[in-house]
Amino acid sequence: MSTILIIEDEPELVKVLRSYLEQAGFNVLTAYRGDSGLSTWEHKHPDLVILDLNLPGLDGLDVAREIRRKGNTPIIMLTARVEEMDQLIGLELGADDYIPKPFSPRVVLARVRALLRRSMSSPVASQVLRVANLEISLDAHTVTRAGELIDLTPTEFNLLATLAAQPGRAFTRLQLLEAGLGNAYEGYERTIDAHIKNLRAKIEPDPKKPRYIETVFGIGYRFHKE
Amino acid sequence: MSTILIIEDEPELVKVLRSYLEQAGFNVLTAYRGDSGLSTWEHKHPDLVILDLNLPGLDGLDVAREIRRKGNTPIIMLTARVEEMDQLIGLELGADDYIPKPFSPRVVLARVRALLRRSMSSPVASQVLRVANLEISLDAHTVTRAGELIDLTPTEFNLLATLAAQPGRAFTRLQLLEAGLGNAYEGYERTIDAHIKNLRAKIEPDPKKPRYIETVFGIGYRFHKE
DNA sequence: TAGTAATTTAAAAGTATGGTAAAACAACAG
DNA sequence: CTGTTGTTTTACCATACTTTTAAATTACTA
Repeated sequence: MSTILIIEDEPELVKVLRSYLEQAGFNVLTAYRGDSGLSTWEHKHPDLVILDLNLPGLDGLDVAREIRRKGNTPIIMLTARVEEMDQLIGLELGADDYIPKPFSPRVVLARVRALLRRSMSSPVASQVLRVANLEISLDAHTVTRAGELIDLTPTEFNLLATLAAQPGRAFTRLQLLEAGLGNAYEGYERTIDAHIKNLRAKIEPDPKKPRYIETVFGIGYRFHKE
Repeated sequence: MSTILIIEDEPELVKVLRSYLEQAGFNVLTAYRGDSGLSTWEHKHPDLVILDLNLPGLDGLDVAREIRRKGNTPIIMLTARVEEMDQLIGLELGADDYIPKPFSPRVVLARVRALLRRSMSSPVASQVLRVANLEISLDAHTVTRAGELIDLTPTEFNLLATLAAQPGRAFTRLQLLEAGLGNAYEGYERTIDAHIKNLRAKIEPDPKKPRYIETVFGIGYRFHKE
């Protein structure tokens, strides 16, 4: 059962959300301050975070940034008004979804489910990722470049799907181990390097000068954005 | 005559819809819970599903997702209010049409007709699958290649029908066990391999180099697309 | 330039698939 | 009810393919 962390300072709102989510079978954690929320997040590893923008202690933006820096827990951001939401989206701070107040708890529930579905079931819910001139079909488990089918091993496919699902975002080797191989925290981090090399050999026009899969020195790898 | 499955927990609503649809000459099935609705769908193969969002047993969203995962029956989603509908459309969960409550049964009837018209004319909903030079008749339980009748066992037929219904999509062995044999999560996954081998022997021109049923290493099998 | 970090290589270890064949099971006719 | 027939499941092995590892090389950063 999935655990959801609500970071929100209006007790009334928390109460309603908690009730809806628990009724839907979720395990709910709450925090009323940004800093305590962050600390809860670090200790409990929830599957999803519902985060208010305005918070005492530590601003919601900072909380989101921190969570993004240290992990990739899906974040739903609650914002005061629609206009504010538009601004935030422009900031690309990494929340996965935005819901403007006022909202119905059912909408929140629907978004929570959608988001969990996306992040739970392998890389992404969408059927086909189109990045650069690559077409990655998650259903068919195929990758084509300019109509040409590229043959990938399962691990290569998972890695590519993970990276390409969020172009521009840098993944650590540990994250990639977990996403691509399932077995995080065991095994040799440098294994990823070998897979990346093989992947590059297959998808890069010039593997010596990678255009799609970029190296982030000291961190890991990133799929080229745009 | 088309069969329509209504999954809705308000008996009053079901009664009205049923009466309208039957008067219009449709064959109507009903379920009052999400889980039982899904099971009915699996066993009766209706031509269209009218699905309420809020359901006991299994949420409408989950039902829709399951139906989408296993097939492509057209879905009309009933939602509580217009705003909720807008939110749902954003989620791209795969319903084909949305109708906000309250609605008049006549509107529903009109949408049902429109949707059926659309999906009937599309080749997927047809009772006969034509892929490659194979003709798979779901009604007759027969397969012919270039006019030649091919004799398949029930399991082989189910497997082929499942794979061929969605060419290009990769199925795991577990999915095939469930789809083809009905009994998922019990029995030996490699059983599928044996059936696939037998199937290939019957339908492939050169079973050593399968053209129709492709192996997806590490995943399962896929029917060749195009 | 020294010290890390990343890439490459190649070989070893590990897994998945395909084919064969036999056992278990189910349906059916006598 | 029993034997026959055909189907489904399982087991095993050989082969093919994938992943991991370690070591040598190259590249990057301060």
